Amino acid sequence: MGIYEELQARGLIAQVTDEEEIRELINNGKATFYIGFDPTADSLHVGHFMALCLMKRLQDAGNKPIALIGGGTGYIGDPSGRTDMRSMMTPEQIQHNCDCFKKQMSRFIDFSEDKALMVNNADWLLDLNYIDFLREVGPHFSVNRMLTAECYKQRMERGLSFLEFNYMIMQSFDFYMLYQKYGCNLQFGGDDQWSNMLGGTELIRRKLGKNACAMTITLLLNSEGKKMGKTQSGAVWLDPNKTSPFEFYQYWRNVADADVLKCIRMLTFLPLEEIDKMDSWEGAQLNTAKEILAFELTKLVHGEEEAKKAQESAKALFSQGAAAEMPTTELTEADLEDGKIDILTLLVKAGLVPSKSEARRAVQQGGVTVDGEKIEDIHAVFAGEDLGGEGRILKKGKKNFRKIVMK
RNA sequence: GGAUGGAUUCCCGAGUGGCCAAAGGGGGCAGACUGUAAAUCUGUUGCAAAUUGCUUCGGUGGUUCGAAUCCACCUCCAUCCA
Repeated sequence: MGIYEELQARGLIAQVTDEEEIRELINNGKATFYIGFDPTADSLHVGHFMALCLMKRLQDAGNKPIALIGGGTGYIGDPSGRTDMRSMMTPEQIQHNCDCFKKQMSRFIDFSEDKALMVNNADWLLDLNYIDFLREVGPHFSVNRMLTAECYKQRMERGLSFLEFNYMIMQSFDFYMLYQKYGCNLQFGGDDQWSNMLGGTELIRRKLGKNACAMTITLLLNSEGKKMGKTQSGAVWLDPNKTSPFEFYQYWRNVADADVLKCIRMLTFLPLEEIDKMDSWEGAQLNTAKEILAFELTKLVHGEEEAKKAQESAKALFSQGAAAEMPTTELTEADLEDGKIDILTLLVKAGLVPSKSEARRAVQQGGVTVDGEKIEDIHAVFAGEDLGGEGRILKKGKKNFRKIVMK
């Protein structure tokens, strides 16, 4: 089975320009492909993770990846799949984000000995001369065609600025440049990138008379059709300082039944035969599948040791209500008043609730326990010395734990 | 540049002088049920020193005993016309 067939079996392939040609390229390690990453935040998230996995899979199959960081396109902002305009980022922000991306990517992709490249499109986009550029690529884009592109449809109703309208042209130009500079003959991207990517293959064909291919990766949607990797408080990040390994593990541990197998197939590196066996699992057995999913992904992103810690903590926490490794809040004398602290303040300090009002509600509704004992009085007070030693387990709801210790 | 319609709490969306911390829905949180799932039911959802006080309806001023609501100016958005 070639890599193309494997990707297909994992459900990763959404759309391709030319199936035969792409199969031929990547199965034989003849592809030099690129995936673009826009530096919209200071950490990669789960969506990027899929792309990184794909790069790794293809690299293992002998193909050469180019990670393109959108230091230049970041100045414009991709309108695809957005209903509103992105806020403009300052050059400093963009640079900072690019640096963070670089660091994280090196963990997944082997950049040694020229096995992979990392380039920044700021290198060629920022110095473009408007008139020259227009004359060079402008004639090859039909506004009529662009307007019918799926990625602009939504925005046609809400309003689309000229700035964002140009994003597609910039991305097409990237592909064109990479083709010339590095012989890049294949572009990958999320399925929402399809029209932008076609712009690139088209430009290469028109300018150079050469054939380049494009392929999109299925977007990871949950059974409700929403993008996965998002929580109410934002994205699930790969940076352990933004999303701790434990939280990361828990995110996957908690996916819906309907989504487990899809996630395992698309995101993990487990052999397909093994995954096929899980296909017949149902009911409570799926819980095991969720554990596997959570463990495998945490291992990929944070390493085996962190994954084990997260798994053990989770198990201990949910069966016994305590664990060695768990999110901990350290209190100092300064957090106490007269050597004591009340339950509402404690909940806020532990970061389990954003305000005292919410802490009050949680207690009144019977959602707060300390060492397994339900707290019913909103005026409950704890003395500093009681919090010493092993610390105490503060719990809000079923899944929010925090260990409280005195420094 | 002109005409018209808009901007309300996390989101959608009611409210057109006091009874408004603001209907309803979505989402979130908590409880029950469960498998750390889904579905369902219940409660809750601005902040705090909490039968009270404070801050909020795009911004700034004004009218009024009292303004999300009326007036003026400004900002932004949409649609049509140039």
